[in-house]
Amino acid sequence: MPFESRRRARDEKRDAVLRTAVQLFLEQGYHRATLNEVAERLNITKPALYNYFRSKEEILFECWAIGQEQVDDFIAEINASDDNGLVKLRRLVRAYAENMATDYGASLVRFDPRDLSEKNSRIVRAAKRGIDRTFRKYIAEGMADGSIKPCDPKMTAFMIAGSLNWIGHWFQPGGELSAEAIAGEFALRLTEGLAARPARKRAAAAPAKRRRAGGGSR
Amino acid sequence: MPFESRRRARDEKRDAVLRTAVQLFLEQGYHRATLNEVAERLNITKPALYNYFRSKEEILFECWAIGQEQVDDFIAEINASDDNGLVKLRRLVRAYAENMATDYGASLVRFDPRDLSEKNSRIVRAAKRGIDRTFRKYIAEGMADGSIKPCDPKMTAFMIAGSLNWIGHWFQPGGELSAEAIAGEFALRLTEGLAARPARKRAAAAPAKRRRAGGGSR
Amino acid sequence: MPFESRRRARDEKRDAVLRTAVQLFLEQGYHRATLNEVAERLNITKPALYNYFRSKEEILFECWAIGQEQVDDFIAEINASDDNGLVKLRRLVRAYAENMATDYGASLVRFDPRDLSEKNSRIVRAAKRGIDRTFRKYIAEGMADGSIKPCDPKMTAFMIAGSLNWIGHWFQPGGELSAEAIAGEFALRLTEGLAARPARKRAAAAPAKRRRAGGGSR
Amino acid sequence: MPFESRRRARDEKRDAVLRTAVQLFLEQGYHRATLNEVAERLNITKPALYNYFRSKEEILFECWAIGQEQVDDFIAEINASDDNGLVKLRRLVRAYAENMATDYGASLVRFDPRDLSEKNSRIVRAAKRGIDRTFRKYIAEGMADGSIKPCDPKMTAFMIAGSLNWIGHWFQPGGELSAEAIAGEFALRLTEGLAARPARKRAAAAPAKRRRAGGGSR
DNA sequence: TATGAATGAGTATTCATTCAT
DNA sequence: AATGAATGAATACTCATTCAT
Repeated sequence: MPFESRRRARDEKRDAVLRTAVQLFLEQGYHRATLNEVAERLNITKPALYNYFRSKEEILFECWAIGQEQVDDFIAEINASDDNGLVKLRRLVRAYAENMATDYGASLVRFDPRDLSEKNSRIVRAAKRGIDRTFRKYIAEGMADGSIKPCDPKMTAFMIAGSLNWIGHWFQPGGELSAEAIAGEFALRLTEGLAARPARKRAAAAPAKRRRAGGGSR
Repeated sequence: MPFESRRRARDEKRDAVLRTAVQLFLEQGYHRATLNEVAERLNITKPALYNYFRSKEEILFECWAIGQEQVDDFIAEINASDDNGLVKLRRLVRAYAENMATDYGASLVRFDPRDLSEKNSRIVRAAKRGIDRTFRKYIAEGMADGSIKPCDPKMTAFMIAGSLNWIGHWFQPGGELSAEAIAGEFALRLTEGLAARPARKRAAAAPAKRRRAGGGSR
Repeated sequence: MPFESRRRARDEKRDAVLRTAVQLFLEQGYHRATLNEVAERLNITKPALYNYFRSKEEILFECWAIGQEQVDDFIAEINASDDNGLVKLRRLVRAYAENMATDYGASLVRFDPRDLSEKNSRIVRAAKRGIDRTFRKYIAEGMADGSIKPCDPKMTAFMIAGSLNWIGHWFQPGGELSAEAIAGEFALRLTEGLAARPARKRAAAAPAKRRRAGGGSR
Repeated sequence: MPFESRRRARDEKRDAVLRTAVQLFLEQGYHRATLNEVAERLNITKPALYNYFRSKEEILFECWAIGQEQVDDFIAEINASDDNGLVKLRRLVRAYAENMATDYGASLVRFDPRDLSEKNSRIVRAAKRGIDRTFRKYIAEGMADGSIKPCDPKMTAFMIAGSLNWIGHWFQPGGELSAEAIAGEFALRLTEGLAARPARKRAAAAPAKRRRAGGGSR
């Protein structure tokens, strides 16, 4: 019992350190942010941080890892569905956009992998490639299943990812645009140009509805 | 004459410093890059750099300024034209994309304004807002002149700018995609969804509109 | 009874700490060795060490003290005998050599008194002087009782002590030379040059003396 | 010209740093000595030291290297001679003893190789083995050429080296014993017990003299 | 008695910047 | 215009020690 609660307390403090650190790193940039200030904001001393992390770099990496885990989660969920390529892409865009509006999500694009150790840097770069591949895969799937019209998957993925990543730079929590609104709008607009034209003159209702679901934004 | 040539030689050296610096800053990041290494690559000594610049920060700012000047130039040129909003936007996208594929262009989005002095930081942020306004202005103009269909200028500008800025992160000079090809493709794809249906044969309203909205721009 | 057993258990643990510490200090050097590692090797935690010792320095001092006690013991024993100076010296060399082959013995010469508090440092230095005095005393006694031939006690003591102390640096428990063998050999060789010519056949004075001085001791 | 003098000034300052450092390291021990104090004694600032050395460890290594170089030098000189084993050994003892009375010489035995980087530590350990081998070699040579009577070269070398190394711990420059006196006495005493007994009853003068030169200490 | 957590003091190192030459 | 040398400010990290539980 004391062990479990100890452990929980410890994990909570660790999380608190990460939350504080990610905010500070985003605010001031990794290099300008000092562990002293992280500690000050937590009302502890600098060496206390070393109870939870081995180095500043490890903190940076953990921040990134949390954001990446969230991405991995929703990608796994989307992969598990049997939606067509266009729908998968749309779901990815929405989820990614929402993630970009969080601290940990933004850290995915605003932290510099070169600040990490070689080992961790490799992990990060591999994960980034993985995300890129997912975008391209959904686009390719969509072209294969007819939900997306022919295009260059690589460059299209870059365009979409660029728009999304940019959110991590301009989004402000208290601003006039909510994360959900942005995510919805991005999901709609970034994919509307890709939707294959519905087969003309389809009288039936249900299929039409489906079309709307798939290409409804136009 | 000797004065002029002196001055020219000086300017050339200054430019050489900037070219070396911008490359190094992009390669390693501003904080990891040392003036020592800049000097080494130029086969001069570190204090020699101070003949041309007052500080490391000034070098950073000058790199940014060169990229910004290029942007200002082509924006001025586009502004001076009497193209409609859509065409202006397309021209902006193309020019901006090409610029992103250069070192100085990439520095616009890969350098962190917080590394600058307060004064210079303000200049940079103002310029960034100016670019954003330009995107929105062209979109608004397009909506006004009928070349662009109704949309939210702010978010649309963010999407386009994000795609473009991202180029500065992934473009590699020797890669399979040339800057021109990328610029062409981006100018096409990033605006096709925005183009208002051409004025011809306006009779068939509703159905046509539907179709066009989906794939009409291409 | 429970009090006594408590106390005994405590002392045993204290000893275990010292045994572990002296090994680690010898292995890695006092400064590189951390109390954390001492604790780890004992499967306890660092603060637990403070139940037995007030500081790292006290541990160091206690290690030294154990080694010194052993030296004091055999010196007392030799002092109590009525051997002549040469024999006393030989016994001292043997005992000292054997002691040098133990962890606590080696700590006498491999630990740096300057790592101790001023108070303890003085104790250590006094003890070292005491050992030195003992060597000189035996030599002087030997010269007085005719068992040792004339020499400079001070420098002779330094030579012998140096050879002996060096054992603490090169001796390895599992090596080809056993502590006993080393001690025996050292006791023999380090004193053979000092032995006065045996009293027999004193007739042939000059030439004999000459010869003996050279190789006479063996 | 300015280049040469610059270089010389630089080397002199480097040497001054080493002289100050070796003294301080000997006085206080490597770990207790701070670069700050080294700098203070030189009336410069700590970072200025980094103009001459890359790290504290490098300073330590350089101190050792100077002492080692002196040893290498006189070993090379002795090796080059055609003296018999006993004479070589005696010359080695004398030179080594004198070296031990210098700061750099003492640093050979009072600095801990474990404070060095793995690379430098290996160099040091190799050099130490080399010295040991030299002692044993001279002893073996002496036994082969008849100047040294049979003994165990390994243990004999340890005894002699121990006496010599100990000088580095107790010698004090201003003390009553001069380095030369010590070296002379050590050369005599540490080898007298090893000299092979001259062939008995040698009438002839010259050979006898020779004997004296070789084994004269007995 | 033992522990997890926290602390404070201390140190090597880096690097932009300046200065005398 | 250029350089070698020097500086000062700043920061991550270590570890013995303490304290509340």
